[in-house]
Amino acid sequence: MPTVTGHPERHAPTLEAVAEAAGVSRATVSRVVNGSPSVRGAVVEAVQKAIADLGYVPNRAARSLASSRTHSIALLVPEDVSRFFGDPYFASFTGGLDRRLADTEYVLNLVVARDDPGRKAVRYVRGGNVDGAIVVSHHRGHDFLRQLEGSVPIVYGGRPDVALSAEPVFVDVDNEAGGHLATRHLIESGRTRIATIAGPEDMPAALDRLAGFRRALREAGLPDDAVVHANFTASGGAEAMRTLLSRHSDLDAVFSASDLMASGALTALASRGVDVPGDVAIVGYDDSPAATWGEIGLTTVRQPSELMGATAVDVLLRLLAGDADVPHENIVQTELVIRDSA
Amino acid sequence: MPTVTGHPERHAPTLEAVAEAAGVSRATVSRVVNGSPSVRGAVVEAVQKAIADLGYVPNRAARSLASSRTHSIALLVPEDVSRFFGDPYFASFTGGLDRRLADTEYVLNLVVARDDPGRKAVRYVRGGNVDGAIVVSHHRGHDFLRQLEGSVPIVYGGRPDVALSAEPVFVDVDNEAGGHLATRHLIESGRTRIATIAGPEDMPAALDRLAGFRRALREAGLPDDAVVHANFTASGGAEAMRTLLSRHSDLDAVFSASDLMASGALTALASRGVDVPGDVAIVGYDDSPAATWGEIGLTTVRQPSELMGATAVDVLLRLLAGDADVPHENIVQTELVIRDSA
DNA sequence: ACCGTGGGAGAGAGCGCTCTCAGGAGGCTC
DNA sequence: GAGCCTCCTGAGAGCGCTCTCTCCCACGGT
Repeated sequence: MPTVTGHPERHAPTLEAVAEAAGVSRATVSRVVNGSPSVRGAVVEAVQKAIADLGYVPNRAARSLASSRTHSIALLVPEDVSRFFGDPYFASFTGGLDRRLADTEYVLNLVVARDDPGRKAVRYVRGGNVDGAIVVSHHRGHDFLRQLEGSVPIVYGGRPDVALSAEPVFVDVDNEAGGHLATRHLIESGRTRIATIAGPEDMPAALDRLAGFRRALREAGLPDDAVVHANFTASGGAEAMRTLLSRHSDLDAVFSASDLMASGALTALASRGVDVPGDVAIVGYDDSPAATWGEIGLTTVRQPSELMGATAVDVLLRLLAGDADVPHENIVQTELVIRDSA
Repeated sequence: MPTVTGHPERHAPTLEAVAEAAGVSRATVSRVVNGSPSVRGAVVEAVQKAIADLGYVPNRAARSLASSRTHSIALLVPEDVSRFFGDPYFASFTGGLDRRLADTEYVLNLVVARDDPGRKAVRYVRGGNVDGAIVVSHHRGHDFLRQLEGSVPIVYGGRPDVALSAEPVFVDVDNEAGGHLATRHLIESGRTRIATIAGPEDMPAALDRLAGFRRALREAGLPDDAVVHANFTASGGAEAMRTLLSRHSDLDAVFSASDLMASGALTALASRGVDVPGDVAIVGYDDSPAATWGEIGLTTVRQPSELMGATAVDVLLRLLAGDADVPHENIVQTELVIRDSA
């Protein structure tokens, strides 16, 4: 069997080499590489030609050692990776994040803080290994996040429900409004006994959607007591649906706080022979791929999750650039996508 | 609004500082940090105490500049991020990968090569920014992967179907055996008109499963012509199922090359009033969460995707350590998980 | 007593870049 | 035409670590 040891680029050209080829000094090449405006056009061209000829690629390590900027940002996931990425919302958030980052020279480091309660991840972030961090899928009680404060700029995906000493910067969707929007739609289509499959009780986003649900019902003078919590999975949604059916035989509509749970609920309803939307109308949340999996298109609240990812990056880049007046709250709005289920 | 500029750790302690505190030289501290055996026990302890007292964390950039090892490895995804992570198989693969990596000092860089045909990603990997790479979700025709050869050690998740000049190292599941296993199960339970919802025609894994399917049918003397390709999504599966139903009214079993597609197929069958497994039996592939979403538990072929991720890391670490006899083919076996659908 | 021998520690030269500072060449002003 | 700017460019000192080379010292053999 042949040996398979790989070797890094042999003798990758350095700044020095480019400088020599272009007949200028190292400093000038550095200026060109970093887009300094104070280099004569002719020189810029000469340097760029040399760079192209030699196939020069800046050495990240050297650069970051000299500048104490790493040009990498952490995607901090305080959760099991497979669960995180298995959620279409986060998958799409990460997609937006990556796409926005692709134009920059920043690189994404996946930092997972699942079983150690943040120690390793915190040390990594605080250890100056990244310029900034985007924290997603944080739950209430993730207090280790406090240890990140004051180290590097941090942007949260979703408002953090952790006692932080400074006002956190976050991007979030207006979950309360989203829950209200969905529920309002059910009310307006004449439903009167409306239940909800809410998300986990330790997640602010879930609670906000629930609050919106309740507000809409209160405003309409309808009862808001049919609530079951589930864990944002399809099987959880199916089970919650069964619970709701057994508890409230009169229910005619359900607002599910995620499409995945709604798809589970649809399955549960189908197997009970309940017609959707005839007997029971259902509105989901996310506009994820799950919304169109079934035969019945799911009416749902679209969260611009990709946009959120991109926004998180934008905000972080502004912080990194030293922009002083970056808004702390970056709220994106939801919209209703009407399909068949309600 | 307060200014939110973050600052990296002020005056993080350096090797120098630790050396001074411990009363030894920089070199000795370096030895201790890197676990060199040639330092006296007493000295090791003194240094470790100093490290703990000062809260010293090695500077990655400096270390990698000096050693030309970056201690980071790339997770190269030549695909849209959201699609990639939306697939439970990959989500779980990444989970295994991360979990295995957590014990090491390596860090994962997410490198996506979606729209640019590999240029930026290739330059990143070749540019000496990572010590090695794990390439996943590659399709046939991703020839830019050839440009990675000879740069750093690479491990593929799934056998690459690209003309490489050297024998690639990969971990893979025995897809042919998996397809055979599933189909065999259907045959043994007395089904005679068995169709398959196959995966994309440009993915080796999908083709191997199809080959296993065909072999099982051939061995049993049954027809193997009921084949529809779909794209590994639930909606694709639903559509494929409808196509199959219209083409082969006599079919009594389906092997779906992924659970996600199978769940779509189940939905399609349910809406047509076809009883599962009474009228049509169905076997999925992956044993992903999707297998237990519905009311009907999906009989499926379990791929140890997490194990595969972990194995990919193991193999890569061995390559990085210069291990000469690393096997090129690392095949893990599938097993049948029997639930309700077949 | 002499010379090896070898383990353990220090010295010091980089790794490839950034960034401050200094200085040269022109172009202005009066 | 002297003096002063302004605009560009070069020189050179690090950034924090690794790693080779050298040195020191204790020990053993003869």
